Amino acid sequence: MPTLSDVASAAGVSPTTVSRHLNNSIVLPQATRDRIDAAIAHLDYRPNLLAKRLSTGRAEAIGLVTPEIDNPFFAQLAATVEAEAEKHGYAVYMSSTHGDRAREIEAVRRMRDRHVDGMVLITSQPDDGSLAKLLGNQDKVVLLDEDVRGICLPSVFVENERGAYLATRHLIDAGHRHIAYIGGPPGLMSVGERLAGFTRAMAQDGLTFAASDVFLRDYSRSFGSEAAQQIIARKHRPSAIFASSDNLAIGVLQAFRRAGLSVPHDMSLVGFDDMPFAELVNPPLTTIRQPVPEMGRLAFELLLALLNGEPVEPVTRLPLELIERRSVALFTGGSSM
Amino acid sequence: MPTLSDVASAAGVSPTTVSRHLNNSIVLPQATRDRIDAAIAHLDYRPNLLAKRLSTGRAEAIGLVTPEIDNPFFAQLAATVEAEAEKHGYAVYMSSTHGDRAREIEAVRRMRDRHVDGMVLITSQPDDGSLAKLLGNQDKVVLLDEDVRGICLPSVFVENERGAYLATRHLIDAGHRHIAYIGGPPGLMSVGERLAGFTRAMAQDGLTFAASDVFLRDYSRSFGSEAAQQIIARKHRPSAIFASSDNLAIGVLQAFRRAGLSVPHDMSLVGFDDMPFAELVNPPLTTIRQPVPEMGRLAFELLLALLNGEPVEPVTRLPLELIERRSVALFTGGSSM
DNA sequence: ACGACATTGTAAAGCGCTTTACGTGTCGGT
DNA sequence: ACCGACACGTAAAGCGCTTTACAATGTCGT
Repeated sequence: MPTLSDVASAAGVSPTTVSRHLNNSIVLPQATRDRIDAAIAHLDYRPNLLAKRLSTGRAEAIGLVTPEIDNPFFAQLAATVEAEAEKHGYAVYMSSTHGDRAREIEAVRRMRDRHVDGMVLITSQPDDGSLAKLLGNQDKVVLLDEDVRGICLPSVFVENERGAYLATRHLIDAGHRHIAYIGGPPGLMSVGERLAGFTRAMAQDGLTFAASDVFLRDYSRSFGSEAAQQIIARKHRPSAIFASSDNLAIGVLQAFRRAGLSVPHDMSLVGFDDMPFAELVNPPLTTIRQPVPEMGRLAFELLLALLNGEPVEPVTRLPLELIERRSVALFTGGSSM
Repeated sequence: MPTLSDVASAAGVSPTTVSRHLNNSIVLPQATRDRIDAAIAHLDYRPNLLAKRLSTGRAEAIGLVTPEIDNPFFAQLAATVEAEAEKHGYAVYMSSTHGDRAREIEAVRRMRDRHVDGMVLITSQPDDGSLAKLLGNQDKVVLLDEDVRGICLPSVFVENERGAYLATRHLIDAGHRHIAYIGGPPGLMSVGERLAGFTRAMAQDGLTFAASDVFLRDYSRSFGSEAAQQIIARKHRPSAIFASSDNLAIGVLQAFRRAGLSVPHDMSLVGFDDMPFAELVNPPLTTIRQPVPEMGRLAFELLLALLNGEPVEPVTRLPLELIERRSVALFTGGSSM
């Protein structure tokens, strides 16, 4: 492998000159420039990134920490972050945590190890303080989608409260008065906010709900099914469910199908996320759309600003939108069934 | 940031000693070891990976090149590769090419730049020779899912021919005699092999198909829809379609739904891949399951062997399996409609 | 008690690049 | 003719680690 020095001697100049020419930090007379370029081409020289990085102290890479990359929502986010990063010459180092705190911590550590220059972090569970502590000293991190309590980092979130309000409002407007809520792990920002939006919409119409009508554990499909089964088993069922993730909603759908019940005939349902499969299921799912590409793009943009030492908006909230499909029916019954 | 030397002087030994201790390349008396460990803990020392890499010449990272990470099939593959890599201390750099040859090439280049020690490559289009040329000198690459013609690299493929045979056989066994085939870009290994399996199954029963019954362009949802529309427009329709990717199949499904036609009543359909949404759509899709976790795991395993200079199986073919769901109906009509 | 041999440690030379601190040489102005 | 400025270029000191070559110390057999 040819080195910078090889190029330099082939071109009859010093290594410094070649380096500066390569980094555009000097203007050389045409003749010199040509000689260097010819030498580079002739030797098929490629700079050793490892050396460059040690020298500059920059990895020219960012970390992307996601709960799980095989979840379409995160995969889409990852795709846009990666596309943006590539555009700006940054490599992206991926890490799926699978909801494992230790892996989140490990990923942050890697940043300290100079593995990456900065990172965008999507956490997936309430922090017990250890993440916050670790992140406290970091300034090259942007939070995406979920917050880490107790620290203040540039963040890109969505208007969870308003999204949930919209979803609930939609159900109420369709005549539903007894509505169940299924959500993620208590303690997570989005969970609290979405529940707040649900509550506000209900309260606005003077509607109430029992503690037994809200199911909180995680955003998974399987929990959606479990909650739905409990609902199905009741004599006095709500007429609608707001599942605050599409995965949850899919789980609900499956449970109802297995029980021989129909959505939206026997139960109206709205989801949250608008994952790619939301329009594919049966019935197509009415849901709240998250502006995924925008979220990813913005997150990287913020990180880039951070890396360049530019000032950065502390937290930005992206708007949400209701996508009406076919999982909600008008409720005409006098009371819940 | 404390350096190795800082630790060394804090512990009263030389940097070499610390380095060797850290790399387990020396056995130290307990007392020395304790002093060093204490110094490390006290200074909160973390080795600078950039320096380590330059010194050892190894990046301790692998590249993962996929067509697009937001496709669930590749996302799942990526997830398993990443999980394996992490287990063995390798970081993974992601690169989505979006079917862009230039990006594939760029990714391979990065490897030469010592960005990564090796890579697993999933190509997505027939090579014009440029990729093969670049890859010719590389020996730390394993091919996954798709082949690059003209070079010989360790590879993990599936039994495409047999999978397609199984799918077609299933349709024939259900009584279908006029079957259309939709596939990816001509020239891609999987496309040729799957078409061969289709042809073999048809031939075995003395069935024939017209050139107008095979649609080849790409594996996308939109092409599935387009092909389906053409089929729908015909007076003389086949009674079944074998769509050689689930995306294609979904596209077909959507086109039929839009046309007010029903699968499987008006048209039987089998897909290929068994993506996560295959069982979610309406009707649940009968399809050929690819052993995704196994593919990813094996690909990384091969790469690891390569990196360790161990001998490696040239190409391994993983078996496929038919997953029966509800998109295929018995054909009872005397002839195609 | 003496050399041989582990054992425990050190000094110093890279890895390939960037970058700071300096030469040269050429030119214009006085 | 001399000074300073500018254009072009170089030497050399790192970046923080690994690793090779050696040195000091103690242990053992004889």
